[in-house]
Amino acid sequence: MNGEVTSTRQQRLQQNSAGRRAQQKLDLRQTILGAATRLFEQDGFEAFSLRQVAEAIGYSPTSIYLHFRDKEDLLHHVALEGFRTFGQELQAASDHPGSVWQRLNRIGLAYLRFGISHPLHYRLMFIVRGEWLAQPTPPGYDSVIDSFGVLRQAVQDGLASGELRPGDLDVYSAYFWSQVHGLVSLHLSTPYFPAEVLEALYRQHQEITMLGMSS
Amino acid sequence: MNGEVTSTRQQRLQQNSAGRRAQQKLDLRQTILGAATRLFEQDGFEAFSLRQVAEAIGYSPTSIYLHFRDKEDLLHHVALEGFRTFGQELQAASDHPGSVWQRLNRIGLAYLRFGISHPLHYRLMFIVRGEWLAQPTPPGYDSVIDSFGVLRQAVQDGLASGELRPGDLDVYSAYFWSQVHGLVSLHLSTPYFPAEVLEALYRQHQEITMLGMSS
DNA sequence: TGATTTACTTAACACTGTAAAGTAAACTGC
DNA sequence: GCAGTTTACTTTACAGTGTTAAGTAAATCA
Repeated sequence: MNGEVTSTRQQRLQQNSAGRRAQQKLDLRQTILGAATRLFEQDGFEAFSLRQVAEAIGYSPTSIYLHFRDKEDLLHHVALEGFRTFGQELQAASDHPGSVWQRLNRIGLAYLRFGISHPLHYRLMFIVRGEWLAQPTPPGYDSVIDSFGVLRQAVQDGLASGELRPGDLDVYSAYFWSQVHGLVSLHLSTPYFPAEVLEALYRQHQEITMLGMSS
Repeated sequence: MNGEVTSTRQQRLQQNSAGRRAQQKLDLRQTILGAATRLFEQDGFEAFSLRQVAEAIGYSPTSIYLHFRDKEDLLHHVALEGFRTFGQELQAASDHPGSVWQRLNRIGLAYLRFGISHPLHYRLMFIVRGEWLAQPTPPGYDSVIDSFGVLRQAVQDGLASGELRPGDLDVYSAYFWSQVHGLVSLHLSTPYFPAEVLEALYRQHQEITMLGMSS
């Protein structure tokens, strides 16, 4: 065998080996992220600890730092997984056919239900670390749907079709967001908005909104 | 001097002494609460530490436990001071003469401004420890105004006078609360609702509400 | 086969809340 | 005025926490 072929073989081996190692590294990263998500959803933000994550996967605490910058970075990625499903659910709600008001109601309802069924994620994403909303998307999460964009688009369509009284696009969008966020966060933070009444409350709010915002 | 008088004197001395000591104990309690409030307003919830409070007043960390059950209890009392001024400001806003809509707008504006000017207190009171809202009032804080009652009363007046379209008192009250809370908490938690635009946003929301809720 | 890189662990530091034990002064009854 | 008790505090200690620096053993490379 000549040098050329041998070199190619070696290079292939090297590449395979390097690829395998890179894959293993990604695997561990995913293992950490999975365990972190599980523990976070189980114990919540305040009880979340790196040492417990390490314990759960059988690695030393410091090995997490080889895959995530720090605790904050790891939690950020836990939140990003939440944003992915959140964006998908909002998009799905918006994709149904129907009038703009039907779309807006469905989007709001999907928002509400996400908050109710993922309370700890919702708190992390929108309350305790809401500043992440404005942070640039980290690599690997480019596919995450711009949730606010989904709402904004529905509002824009409503303004264009005349179903919504003429007004500022962003003010209207902010209105819808703060309306559902108000309900969800009072539900999550206080004992006065239990899940059972939240959807009924939301429908009443939407009724008032339709009366006040329709043209 | 007979036994009677002597005994009375001793009793007086004892009482004075006991009173002085009780006063000193109260003084230290107030000193702790003051330092805790200062540090909390300076560093926020997550950075708040008992040891720093103790350091600030020149006592050992464990001496705080002679006056408060634990860190949580101390923070609860920090929050209660917030509820006191919050209730007063809401009551003052409600006490102005004018139509029910004027009252409601003023109450909402007072709520908004409290959130903007006391961000850390607001977070503690309504977000990170919203469950305290439903807890029985601790001794010494009976005078704290029932803030939700102020709003509820205004709504009730509006229903009675016919200025508000007939509807459920508690649903309407929840509507107003969640509306302002939505704005304040998105302001406090995300970068998308800066203080400069919050009041303008609030006025737009109130306009829509008036259109949808007036009879 | 020897040198180097990689993926981890161990040890250590500076914090945290809190329980238990110790201490010195103030107060009490004789 | 003096012993005994209570009060108000401190010291010590424990079990956690996030994070940095140094050490190690295996895999890779020339």
